Amino acid sequence: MLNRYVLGDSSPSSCILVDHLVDCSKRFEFDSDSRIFNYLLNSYVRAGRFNDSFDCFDRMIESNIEPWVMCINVFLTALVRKNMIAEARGLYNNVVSRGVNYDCCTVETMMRACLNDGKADEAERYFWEAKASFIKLDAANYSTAIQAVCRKPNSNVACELLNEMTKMGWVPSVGTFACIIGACVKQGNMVDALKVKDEMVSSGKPMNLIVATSLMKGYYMAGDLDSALNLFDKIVRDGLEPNMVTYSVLIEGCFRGGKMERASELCTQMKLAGIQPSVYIVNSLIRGFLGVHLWEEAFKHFDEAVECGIANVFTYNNMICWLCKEGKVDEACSVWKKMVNEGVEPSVVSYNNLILGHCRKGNMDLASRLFSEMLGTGLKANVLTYSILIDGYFRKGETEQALGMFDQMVDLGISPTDFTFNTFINGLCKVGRTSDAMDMLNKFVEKGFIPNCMSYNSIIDGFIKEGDITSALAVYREMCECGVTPNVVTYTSLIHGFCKSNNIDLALKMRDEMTMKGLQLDVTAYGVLIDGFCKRRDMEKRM
DNA sequence: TCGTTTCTCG
Repeated sequence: MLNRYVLGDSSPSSCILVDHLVDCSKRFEFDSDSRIFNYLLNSYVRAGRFNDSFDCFDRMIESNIEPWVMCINVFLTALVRKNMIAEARGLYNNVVSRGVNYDCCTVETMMRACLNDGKADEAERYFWEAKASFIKLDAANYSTAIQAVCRKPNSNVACELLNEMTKMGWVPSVGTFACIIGACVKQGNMVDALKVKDEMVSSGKPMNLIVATSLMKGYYMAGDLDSALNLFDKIVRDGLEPNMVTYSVLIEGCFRGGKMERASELCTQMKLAGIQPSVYIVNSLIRGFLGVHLWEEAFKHFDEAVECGIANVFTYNNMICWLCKEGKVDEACSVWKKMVNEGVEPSVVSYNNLILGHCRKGNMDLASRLFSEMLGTGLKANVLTYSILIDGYFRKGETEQALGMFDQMVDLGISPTDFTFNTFINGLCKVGRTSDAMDMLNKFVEKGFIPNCMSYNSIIDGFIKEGDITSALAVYREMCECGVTPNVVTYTSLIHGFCKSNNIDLALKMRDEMTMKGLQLDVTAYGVLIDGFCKRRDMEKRM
């Protein structure tokens, strides 16, 4: 009767109805039965009259009528189903803070809603709060909490929760195991990933494709491509069919490990299995082939990708980047044109790459024109754009332009990175303004910025070029005091400086200091020393 | 279940 009544158009608001019911019970001196109010609440929820449901709930609390756990759960579930997450959160917090009875299902509904809403932190918080309360949690709560912490990802907490589950005799689902293994892999924690996999297998769940794919990724990220490939062979032998993701992971691993033949084989194998390569796979192949100088292969895949229409901005950027680095700026421009023709919009990275290409050719006019064009399209220059231009202007000897670029960048609120800073300091040194560079560095140090060893190296080298070995040494001492660790380049510069000023003994002393710190001489360091001995006609030592 | 690309010092 209540259901029919509530569904009808003419029924009054729940506030009025509940108040009337409460009044009646008082007036006629019978105990109000909580059933009637819970049924009423349930009816409002079923009718989708959520405002009335909330009013009814509030009035019940005010009148000391306890809502049933089941009714609250139905209410909460209905809100979540209607995607009214904010309202669901309101109800839940209300229930918890007013001390209304609820149970593990209430917690579960709320946690799931948060996860679907992308709020893993909140889901996790509800779990810990419930765990610290009187609520008796169940296996589903633990699984959901594990999913939430794996999103962070925090594999340590996930493993702890898994342990608690097993201690209570609960066996997690395959999905939960896979989730934890994925989190371990993301954090580079192969030891735990394998431990959890063993636990899964010993609890009677066979290895599946998702877990295997995650583990393959973990292996190659840990630098163990062979284990990834072995696992691949094993699961194929065991009858699992690799899918697109499996192939993507493995091809990416092969490319990063420099095994391009194997990457090609896998691609062929994949096509034979009826799976078309995705753009990610093609991009991996292109980068891989470019990396090992098989540029014909790279171009073949690039042209194919363009023809199939799967080439995206990453595909084009890979090509443009490589061509610019090789000094083939004209060809890079024609790839650019092709990209625009195909309707793919250049990104900041595309612009940065081509700007770099022009800079390296000393074509600052073209570089700056491209820079303006980029700003004109509404793209925002990033810190690297500025760094590249600063570097370009310095190399060209256009110091004022370089300084202007730096100021412009700071004015726009873009904070320089280590790289920008190094470029800037190096540029100043290159144009013979080493003291200015040193002042600039000190100014930054005062501001709390810690320069890295490259900046110091540039300054040391600058002083040496000016024939001021004393200042160079002072900078070296200063960097050591600041806690910046010198590297091979630092020592090589100093050795070069001493050799230049005909002080081969000090050069050798520097060499000793370097080896004492555990640094190995590289080919350049040897070259500098040999050159020093040559100048002294010390043929014996030179040999 | 994966999710890419750009940069420096001797």
